[in-house]
Amino acid sequence: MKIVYFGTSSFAVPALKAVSNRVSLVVSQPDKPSGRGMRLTASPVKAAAIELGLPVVTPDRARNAEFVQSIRKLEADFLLVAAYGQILSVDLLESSAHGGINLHGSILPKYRGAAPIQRCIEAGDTETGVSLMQMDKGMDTGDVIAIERLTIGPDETAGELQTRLAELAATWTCNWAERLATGQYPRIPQDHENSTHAAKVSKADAELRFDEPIETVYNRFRAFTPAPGAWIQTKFGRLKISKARKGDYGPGSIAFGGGSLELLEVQPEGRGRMTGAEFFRGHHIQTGDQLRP
RNA sequence: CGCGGGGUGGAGCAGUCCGGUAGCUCGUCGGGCUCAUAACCCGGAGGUCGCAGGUUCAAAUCCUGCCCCCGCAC
Repeated sequence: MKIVYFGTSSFAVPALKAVSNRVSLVVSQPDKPSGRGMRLTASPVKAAAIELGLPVVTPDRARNAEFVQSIRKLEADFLLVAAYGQILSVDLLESSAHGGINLHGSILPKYRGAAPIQRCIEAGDTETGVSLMQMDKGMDTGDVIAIERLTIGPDETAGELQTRLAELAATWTCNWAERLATGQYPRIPQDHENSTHAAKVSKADAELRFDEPIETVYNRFRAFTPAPGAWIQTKFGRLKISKARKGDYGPGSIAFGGGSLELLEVQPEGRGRMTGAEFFRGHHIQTGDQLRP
């Protein structure tokens, strides 16, 4: 069996490892400048592929005719796609025997698009899953092959959920691989009427605001932890909140509408991580003090 | 060479611009008070002020180089 694996973010790493012995080529996004100093950094999938000793290519545009031709020549059984980050053209999808099979981190047709895991937590959902889908020209609109469900914990963060979903996707894909290669599998059209879209996450989405209800704040905190990281604008500057829980009003907590968030680990601008208690102590903050600018 | 902040007793911070005996809150140790306490009172220990040079009578503070940490942006 020959698989061409398309993936970029860490969500796609476990599945790649699970089927690596059947992968003949890994396709990922080009290295991009990132981090302090803007150094070129390989994507998690590219890094994993190198570690596994698999060949990797990182085309700027996967729809490029030459690139599509090079994939066609591999005569793969199917393209396995997970969090790749580029739309695959129809030409490209048709370059293998059974087209593109996508692993998507939601129960389709809900949360199509870039950030399904974060958006479902932000919305306060209690259930999510992984969809295995036959790709078509639209964005996550293809026929569904199968869906595996998962319950979201009340205190689970996006990072924790992504890890569980990625592992679920990995073992499950491994089980499906043989069948996918035969082309004999279910194709259930999505209920397009009831689809929703999970927009890309921006830093601004992760800002917690003092006047919002605690439920909203807590969902948002969970949705954007650890990346890009929930934060709140205080009179001491931005305060990144890396660990927190819903708590009573009291020492070490910030009050929101109808409840409060107990700060367990924070990071002020230009400082290292510290406990909420340390932050309060260092700034001589006492119960009842205002943190808003 | 993307922009910027920071490294001061165990923790978090002030002091640095305008050099001159190292300060605050907490913790810790000893003692006191109390039925009792993460309470209160008294007292103590603990710091080569990131590293290396330089300027100076004198450097946490000014100058130069280096190391480490972090925020933004991407």
